[in-house]
Amino acid sequence: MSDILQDPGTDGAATDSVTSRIERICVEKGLRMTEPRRVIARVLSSTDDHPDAEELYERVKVIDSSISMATIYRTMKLFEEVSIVSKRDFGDGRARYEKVSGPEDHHHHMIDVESGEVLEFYNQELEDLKIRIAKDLGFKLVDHHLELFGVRISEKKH
Amino acid sequence: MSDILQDPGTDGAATDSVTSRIERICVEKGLRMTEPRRVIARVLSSTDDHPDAEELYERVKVIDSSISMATIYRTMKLFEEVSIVSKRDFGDGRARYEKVSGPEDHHHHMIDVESGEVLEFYNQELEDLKIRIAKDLGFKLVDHHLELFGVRISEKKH
DNA sequence: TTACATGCAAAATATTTGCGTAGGA
DNA sequence: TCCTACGCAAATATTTTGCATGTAA
Repeated sequence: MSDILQDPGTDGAATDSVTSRIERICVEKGLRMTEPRRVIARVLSSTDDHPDAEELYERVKVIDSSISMATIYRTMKLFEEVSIVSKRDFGDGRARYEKVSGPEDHHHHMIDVESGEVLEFYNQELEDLKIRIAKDLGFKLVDHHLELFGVRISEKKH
Repeated sequence: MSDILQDPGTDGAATDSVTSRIERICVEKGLRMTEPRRVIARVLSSTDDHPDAEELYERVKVIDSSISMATIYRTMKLFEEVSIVSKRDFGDGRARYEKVSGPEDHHHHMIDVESGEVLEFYNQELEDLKIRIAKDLGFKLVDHHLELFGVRISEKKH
């Protein structure tokens, strides 16, 4: 159920002295950099999974226990508006947040219904097809959600 | 925001004397047919949109005002388990329910982000592609959610 | 200085559940 | 009759918000 990855190559949010990538994006976007935002930005920077508000709150509290849940929600809303994160729904009752690295990072999710494990995938054919479908219906696509739910094929069928 | 359609040809849930299609399915599946279930089944039968629990509750209350919200939720859960309805998420905070007519009725949603209007579509290429993607990832597809969010292309661009 | 972000706690929403009763098979 | 579904209200779970205070620019 947990799939945290570190990406020390492009980021480095583990150290306090370094400005995290998302912190830099906040500055670029002209957001006021408060201490809670800085901490949340760092937590997101060093994250490659899909935490819900509660999980983010836990991770953030380790660094600064004075940060409140309300700030998590308010910051996620703000970060979503400026495309720093995107909100996801994996069918359980809560929102998940995922950092957006850029258009090149676009992907979808394959969810293992037995273990809850989430795989990410990208498929160019699918991207093209979605744009085409929307266009045929008379729409310009602004967003889309695609989640596949499946069970692992045990081994090769012999 | 409302897109109720009637299908008197295949159903006929408007009259009290007739058993609705979903009522018949309930019986086939061996469900105990209580009065609330009968009413909810009829409401669903005469519906072709995607009501949330509140909307269903309103429609059901018109027929029998003694039916409670708890029963709406309990019945939706039951109906989902036996594939009479499927639960959908259109990005606002609540679940929507949609009757399932059968595999031949499978479709997805194109949501107009400006008006909230929901169009349904089906695309065979997309179906094939999803199965193929899941297979490539080592999964057998058991379910999937696809929602496209877009804005209407005003007129032809000239 | 001053506008805006924060913490706190209460509110709003959506959904679920315990319990005693009613009703279908 | 007997088991299950029901209504009611209270409980949960998630997210939002009003208000007084704190803080970045």
